[in-house]
Amino acid sequence: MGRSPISDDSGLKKGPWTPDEDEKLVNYVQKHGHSSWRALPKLAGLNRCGKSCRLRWTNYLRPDIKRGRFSPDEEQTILNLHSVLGNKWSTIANQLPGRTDNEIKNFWNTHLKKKLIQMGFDPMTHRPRTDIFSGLSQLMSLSSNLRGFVDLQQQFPIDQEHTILKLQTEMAKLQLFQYLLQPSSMSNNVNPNDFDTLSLLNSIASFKETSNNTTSNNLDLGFLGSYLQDFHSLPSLKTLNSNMEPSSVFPQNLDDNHFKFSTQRENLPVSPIWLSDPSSTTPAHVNDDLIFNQYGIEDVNSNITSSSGQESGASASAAWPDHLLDDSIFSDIP
DNA sequence: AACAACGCCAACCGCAAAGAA
DNA sequence: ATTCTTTGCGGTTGGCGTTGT
Repeated sequence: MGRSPISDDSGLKKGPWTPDEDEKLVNYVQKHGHSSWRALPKLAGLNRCGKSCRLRWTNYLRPDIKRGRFSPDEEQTILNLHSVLGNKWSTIANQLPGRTDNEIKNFWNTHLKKKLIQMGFDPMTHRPRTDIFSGLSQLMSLSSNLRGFVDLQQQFPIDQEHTILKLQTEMAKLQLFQYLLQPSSMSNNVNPNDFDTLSLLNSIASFKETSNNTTSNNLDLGFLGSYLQDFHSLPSLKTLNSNMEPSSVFPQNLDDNHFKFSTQRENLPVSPIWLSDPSSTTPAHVNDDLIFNQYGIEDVNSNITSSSGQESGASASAAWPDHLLDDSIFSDIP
């Protein structure tokens, strides 16, 4: 690991440190301290520049360095601080005793950053990535256009309809997931994007109600599974969403293969969103406890019969029109 | 078994800030 | 006030180890 042992123009050694060099440096610093890094190498008998000695000491040889894997708590602290401070590694390191800025920086670049990206978050802003979800208004417009197109095609049904429904469904899935993850969605301030998302979902839900076509546009929940697996390994994300209002999401189990949840913010009622996973080998709702626990809304979850398949959750069921509970809507898109 | 691709992380580089002369 | 030196910081590199083909 590290660099090959080379020397610079001044003849000073560069690259990986040998155990012998480490010993010399440690012995010297323990006896004399490091008042002058520039003078230290010569005094310690090292053919290194002062900067190299300082780096080796602060990042590796210091006795208070904690080595090994980052704990979940440390990971969470890094995420929290990074969301506020950005790449201020030294400041972040000050809050993690025994960890160096270099170590935290490496951990961020090799693990946390990738995880956030994988989750659809911008690693710099800790917000859902705008490159993926940008132009939601345009998507809405597109959706509306597609909807109009579908309405038109209903009179003259063609195969394209399913394609369009699929497209709408995929869009809704992404946006719904974004909505659930979005920290701002847990505050009282309504983010314009929320309206967009909810409107789109409403659009789909109302389409279900008005459409004479028996084809369902249920949302395949299988996609959540992979995200959830990531959540398990990234418990720190809990804090990103810990402010979610318990009343924001109303989940409701229907049977072993389906569950649904609706959303409501203040006085803004939202049509139910249907979620099903009839094709997945793993019933999507198996993880519903985890889903909602991850978002810190255990209060809501406690109202749910998580695996019995029975309906539960009084606050949720009250919002559901009876005609939408018809099992026929759970047929999947061909 | 051999090779390629990828992940990891120690160490380097260059710039900026702080301190000393 | 200016210049020089030292230290701190964040970005990047490159080589080893691991995993995949």
